[in-house]
Amino acid sequence: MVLKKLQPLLEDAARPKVGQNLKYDINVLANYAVQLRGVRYDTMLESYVLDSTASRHDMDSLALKYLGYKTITYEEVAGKGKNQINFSEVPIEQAAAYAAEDADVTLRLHETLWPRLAENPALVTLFEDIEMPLVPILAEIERNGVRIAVDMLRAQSRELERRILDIEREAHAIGGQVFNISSPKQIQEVLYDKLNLPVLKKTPTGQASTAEDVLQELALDYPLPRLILEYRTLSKLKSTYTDKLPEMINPKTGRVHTSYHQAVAATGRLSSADPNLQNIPVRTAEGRRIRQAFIAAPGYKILSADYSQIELRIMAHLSGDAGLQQAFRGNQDVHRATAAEVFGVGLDQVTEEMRRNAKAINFGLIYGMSAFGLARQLKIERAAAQAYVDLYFARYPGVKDFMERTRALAHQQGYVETLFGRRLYLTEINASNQVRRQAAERAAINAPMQGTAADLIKRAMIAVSHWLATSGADAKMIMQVHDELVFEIAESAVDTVREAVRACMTGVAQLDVPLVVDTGVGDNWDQAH
DNA sequence: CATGTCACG
DNA sequence: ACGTACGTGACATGA
Repeated sequence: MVLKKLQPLLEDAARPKVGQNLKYDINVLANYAVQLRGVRYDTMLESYVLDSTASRHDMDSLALKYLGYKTITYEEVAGKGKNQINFSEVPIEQAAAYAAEDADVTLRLHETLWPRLAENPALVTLFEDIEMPLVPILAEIERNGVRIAVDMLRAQSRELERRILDIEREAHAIGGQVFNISSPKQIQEVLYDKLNLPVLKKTPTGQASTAEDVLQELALDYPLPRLILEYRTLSKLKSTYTDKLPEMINPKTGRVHTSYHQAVAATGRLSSADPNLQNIPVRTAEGRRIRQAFIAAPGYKILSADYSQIELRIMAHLSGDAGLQQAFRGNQDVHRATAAEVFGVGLDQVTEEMRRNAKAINFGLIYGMSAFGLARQLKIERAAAQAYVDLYFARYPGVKDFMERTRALAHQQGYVETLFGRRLYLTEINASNQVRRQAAERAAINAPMQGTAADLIKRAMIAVSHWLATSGADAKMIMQVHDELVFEIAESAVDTVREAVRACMTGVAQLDVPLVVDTGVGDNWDQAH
C-alpha cells in the first residue's frame, strides 16, 4: 500500500514538508493513523503573513497572483454540484495530472514567497515561531472536538418553538395581518407603511431600518417592536444554535468539530466555522443555556481561562501612558479608574453611570473612537461625547500621542504593525473619499491592539500545548475564543492544569503592565465562567 | 447571491 | 455636508 511506503517519510520530523494548508493534510492523515511531522512551510500562511489583507490565500489564487499560472480546478476534474464525483472516482490520468500540478505549484509558490518573507526578519520570526507551530495545534484542537448535550438542546428547541409561535400570533394580531416576522421587508411594510411608526434610521441601501437599536427605541412607545425583538432573539437562538449544533455532531466521535481558519482575519485573529464556536451566546441568561450544553465527558471538567482586559493592557503598553499603566499595575478596575480620572472624582465616588460611560469610552478607544460613534453608543449629544473624549485625552496624554503617532505612521507607511511585527496594510488610508479614509484610520488604531492580542494568545496556545505534551496531563485543549482558551481535563488533574495554563498565558510576554488571566471550572462551559 | 440582521470578542 | 465605532460567521429572505 502506498501510504505504508510513505508513512516513514511523512512521520520523519527531520524531513521538512512544504504544503498548502497543511492543517488539512495533518487531519486527513491523522484519520489514517499517520502523524505528519516536519511541517515547515505552509504557503497559505506565507501569503497570509506577507499580506493578511489579500482577499484569498487558496492555492489557485496564489498561483495566478504570484506565478501568473491558471491551475486545474477541482471542479474541472471532479465536476460540481450534485454531479460532483469522489476524487477516488476520477480517472487516474486526470487525477495524476491534478495532484502532480498541486505539488509542483505549491513548491514553486514557496520558492517565490519565502524570499519575499525573508526580507523582513520580524515576519520570519512571526512565521516560524508563531504561525507554523500553531498549525498542528489547531489540527489537534479540531480533532479533539467538543462534547454536546444533545438532549438538552433538543428540549430547548421545543421550548423555543412554542414561545416563537406565541409571539408570532400576538404580533400578527397587533399588526392586523399575517406577515413573516423573519422578513425585514415585511416588517418595514407593517411598521412604517401600515402602522406609520417613525423611521429613525435607514439601511445602507436606503431602506427603513428594522435593526435592533431602532426597534429598542420604538419599543418605548409601541408594542409591536418589542415582540419583533423577542421573536428575533428566540429564532436566532433556535435556528443558529439549538437546532443546528446537534446536526453538526460527528457520528464517529460523538462530538462537534469546528474548523479554525488561520488565514482569514486581517488582524491576525483566528476565525471559526462549520460550526462557528466563537459566537456561542453568553450575554443573556437565555443564551447562556446554550453554553450549558457544552459539557465535559464523565470524569472530566471544563476549564475556561481568559485574558482580562487584554486589548486595553496592550494599549497601556504600546502607548506608554503613565496613568493607564498605573491603573493596571495597581490591579484596579480599569473602567472605574477611567471614570475617576475623566469625571475628576475619587475611586469610591464613581457612580454606576460614570463607570458605564467610562467603559464605553474605553471600548471606543480600542475601536479608534469618534465623538459621533461614542454619542450613538451612549445615546447622548455629540458635543457631550466630544467633551468626554477631550477630557479623556487630557487625563491620558500618552494615549492621545499614541493615537496620533499610529495614524501618522499608517499614512506614511501604508501599514501598521503589532508588537511582534505582524503587518496590516491599509489600502484606503490615503483615499480621497473621507468616509473610507477615516474607516482606514480607525482600523489602523484598532489593528495593533487586536492583532497583538491575537499574537499573544497564539503564543500561549503553543506554550500550553508544549506543557500538556511534556507533562502528560490528562487534558485537552478544545476551543479558542480570541482571548479565551477552553480545556477538558480529568477531574484529578484540574488544579495542576489550571495553574499551568495560567502560567503559560501570563508568561508569553513581559509587557509594561501585567497580563492577568481569569479561570473557571465546571461541568459545562457556562459553569466554567 | 446580495441584503439585513445578530451572535461573539 | 458628509456619516462610522474594530474584527469575524451564519441565518432567513427574496430576487
